Amino acid sequence: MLEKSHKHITCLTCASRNNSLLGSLCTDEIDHVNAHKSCNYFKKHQSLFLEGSFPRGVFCINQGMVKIFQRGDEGKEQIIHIAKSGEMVGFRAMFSEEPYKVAAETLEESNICFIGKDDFLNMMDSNPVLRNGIIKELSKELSDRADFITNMAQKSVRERLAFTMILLMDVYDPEPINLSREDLANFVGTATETLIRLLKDFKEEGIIEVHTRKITVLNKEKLFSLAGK
Amino acid sequence: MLEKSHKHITCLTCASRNNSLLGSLCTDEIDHVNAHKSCNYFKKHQSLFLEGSFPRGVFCINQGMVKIFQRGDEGKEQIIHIAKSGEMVGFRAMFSEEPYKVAAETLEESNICFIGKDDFLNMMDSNPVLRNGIIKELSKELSDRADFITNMAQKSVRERLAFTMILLMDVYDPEPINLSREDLANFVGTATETLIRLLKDFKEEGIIEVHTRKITVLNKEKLFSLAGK
DNA sequence: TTTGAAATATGATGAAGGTCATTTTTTCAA
DNA sequence: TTGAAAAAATGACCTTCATCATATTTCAAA
Repeated sequence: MLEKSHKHITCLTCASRNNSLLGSLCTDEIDHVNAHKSCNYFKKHQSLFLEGSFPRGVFCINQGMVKIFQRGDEGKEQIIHIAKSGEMVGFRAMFSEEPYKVAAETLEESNICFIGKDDFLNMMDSNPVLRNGIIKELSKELSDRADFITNMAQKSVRERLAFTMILLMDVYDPEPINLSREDLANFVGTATETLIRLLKDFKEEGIIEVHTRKITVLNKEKLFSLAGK
Repeated sequence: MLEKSHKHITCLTCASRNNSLLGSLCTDEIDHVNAHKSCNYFKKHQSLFLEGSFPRGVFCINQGMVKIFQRGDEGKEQIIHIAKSGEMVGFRAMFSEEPYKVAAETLEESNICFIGKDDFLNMMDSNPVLRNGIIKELSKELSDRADFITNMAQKSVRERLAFTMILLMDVYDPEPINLSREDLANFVGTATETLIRLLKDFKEEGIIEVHTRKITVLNKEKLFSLAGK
């Protein structure tokens, strides 16, 4: 159980910061962020931002899990990304100066800090390491999304599920994957019923082990060969 | 017919530059680019770079059309983007310092200039307008790709074709769309046969007009309503 | 601990679209 | 201009997966 008060989390000792985009900041800069950011406790299924709203800053996940998704025409969600501790969300649309085309919502209770747009942009102007880190990150994500598109277009649901599970294993490591069947289906891009049937297959084939929601991968090798990578 | 010699194209008078990312450069900077770039004539179906190779700079399309694509497991191409005059290609992987995950190939004969990696990165360091333009561009593309993924996951081939045609109308404007059936299918993410059948339907419904390869949209409204946007 | 609601699971069915085989048309080089 | 190769088109068939209906399990609040 996380601390539910709005206690300030100090960036300087934030365990998630080192492997994050803000890992490059010097002590002065960290102090500045620390003084200007706000910290919030989010319940499970709480929204960080909605499609159509305008970005006012960036969210920095200290502890927790956030899904980034789009709602299609019939309201069905397509999950684009799942962000975990140390990741920053919400800055992409901030740069493009357009309203969000995706929404963000916690998957579990989380501690998430918020850095205002101006503060963040100023930091980027004055800190080339941060700036280049962001550019690199954006580029990497572009290439991940190209893979995502190609998978969607050319692979069967079964193959996509294998691919998605490999991805989720890393996200949840060392814990078992813990997502609702619906979210999982919305990540793979299929109907919930189809996903459930495939999970059953995987279970029967000894690839995974399931305890209610929690999915443990038993045979990573097989998953890789199924995903075709 | 384009000029086939490797004649130097001067950036200063390049008609494609104004609405490109390099539109922000001052005269000095343009002179510098102009002095350090190389210009090349590309035949139809000529490769700019391959999946797996390392980026050595950026390509700037003076005149022509380039497809950006990935090859799936069975060799089937998935087209991710079609770039036209004024666009720059090949810089995404340059920032992420990873090998290309996509390949680029001309769709028609083209004049394309090349700016080396170091020259380009130096310009980015010293020119905030260029830099921000690039960041903005990367962010926009990320959001386009999120749409692309959601479309792939949730829409029928018919709906995706409508969506793709709207996109291609802008790319080819004011000319008719001029892509092989196979490329079109590989953009929509379907089998060539399925695509051909759907084109026939669209033709019969009066949405498009076809002269061999060339497709003219007659009823843009209908396309929009089909695409569900 | 009970109870109702939400999540998960299973079955039956049909449509969308992929694959393979074959024909027709277009393109391009000799 | 013609002939061969590539591209486009059509047909037949069959697999994958979405949808709808319903049953069962899990969870959380009273």
